Amino acid sequence: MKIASWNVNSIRVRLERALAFLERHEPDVLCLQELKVTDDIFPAQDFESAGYNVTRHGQKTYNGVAVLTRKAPSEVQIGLNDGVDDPQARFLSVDVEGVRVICVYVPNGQAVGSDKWQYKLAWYSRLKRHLETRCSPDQPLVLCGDFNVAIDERDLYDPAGWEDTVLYHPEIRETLAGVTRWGLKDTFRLHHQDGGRYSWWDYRAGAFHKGLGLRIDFIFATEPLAGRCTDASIDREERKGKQPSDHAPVLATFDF
DNA sequence: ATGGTTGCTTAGCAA
Repeated sequence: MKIASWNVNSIRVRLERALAFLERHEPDVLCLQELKVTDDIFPAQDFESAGYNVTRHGQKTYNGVAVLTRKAPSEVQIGLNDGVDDPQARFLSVDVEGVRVICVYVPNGQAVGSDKWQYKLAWYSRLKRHLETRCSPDQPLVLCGDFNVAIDERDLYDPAGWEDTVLYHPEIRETLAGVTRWGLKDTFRLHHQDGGRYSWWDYRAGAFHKGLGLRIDFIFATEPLAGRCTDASIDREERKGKQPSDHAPVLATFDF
């Protein structure tokens, strides 16, 4: 089973790229983030014609997540449904081919100490609670998406320079570590130990061209799946050419 | 260089 995850930064602008990506990689699952469309505008027909089932959770202008699956999904959960009144579309969970696939677009946080930063911390806390109360580290499960955190110094070009920002502040790194300690492995690190392998580059100042990026998009897997992960990669080719997203897709393959 | 770019929506925000 091949699983991919991609923050497309507007599905309308990236539709042709997304369809070409499906043709090139033929993933069994593709998790998408930052759709920036309501569900009625989401181009479901195009993906269905390409052979995928569409589960989406969108909203106007901001956020939005979707999971495309070759096989029909079950146990669809749209939103965290934890009693918190939250209009932001950032969470989707489906079961497909015996695997629980959770697609997330974690809040960016804007600035350390801001209201959005508090929301980011609280959102991570809600995600952790979801795993603890509704999932098991012993079940086959992947948690994919844009986590808006770099894990360690290998995941960004200037760790000292990023230390006090929302993407690398010690508190948010510990917060993500608290989630993964539940029982999740970073599939990319199972196969690559080197630094300088990034999934996001700022649109500004030619960051991609200069190699100035961060790795903030991950496919985490529970032990039953991590033990069967045969490959993981970042498709940085997708950051090149006309009208790229600022994120590259990440992929993981499992032997079953 | 307190800069720079992109997308949504239409001047300002979010990333």
